[in-house]
Amino acid sequence: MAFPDWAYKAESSPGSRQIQLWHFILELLQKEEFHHVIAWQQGEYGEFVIKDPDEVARLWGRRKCKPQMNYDKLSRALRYYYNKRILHKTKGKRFTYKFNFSKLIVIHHPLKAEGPLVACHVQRGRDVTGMGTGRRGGR
DNA sequence: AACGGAACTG
DNA sequence: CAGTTCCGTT
Repeated sequence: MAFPDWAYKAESSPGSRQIQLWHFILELLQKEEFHHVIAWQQGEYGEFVIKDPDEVARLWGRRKCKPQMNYDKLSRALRYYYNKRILHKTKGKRFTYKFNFSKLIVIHHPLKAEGPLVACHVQRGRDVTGMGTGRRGGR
């Protein structure tokens, strides 16, 4: 599955902010060595399956120095993404979620979308990724 | 398993 | 602000 490069840039900025869960997920998805743990679902674009929930949680807990992490907690964090419109659940399919790429791409290319005024869509108070527009209010 | 409120953390 | 922890409910 081909994926926009910006999506994998989590670690490429060393002294930057803390790793975001959706970013971490993308990171695992990108690497072959984790394909038995989490992988893209063939067919639906952006849909992925967590084949080993405990392992994904363990890895996430490791990254965040949160040894008590488990799938129950991790999935709660994923559920918060529903409202932020980063992810949604694929109902019926176990451990299966789907990314909202259209949304993510709009946030990363606010002006490329259509015209000069479209940027307002992103800036109306809710930056779903926290990386798109960065600091506001400075002026 | 999946959901979502609520309190809490850095 | 982006989760983490806990937990009652479906």
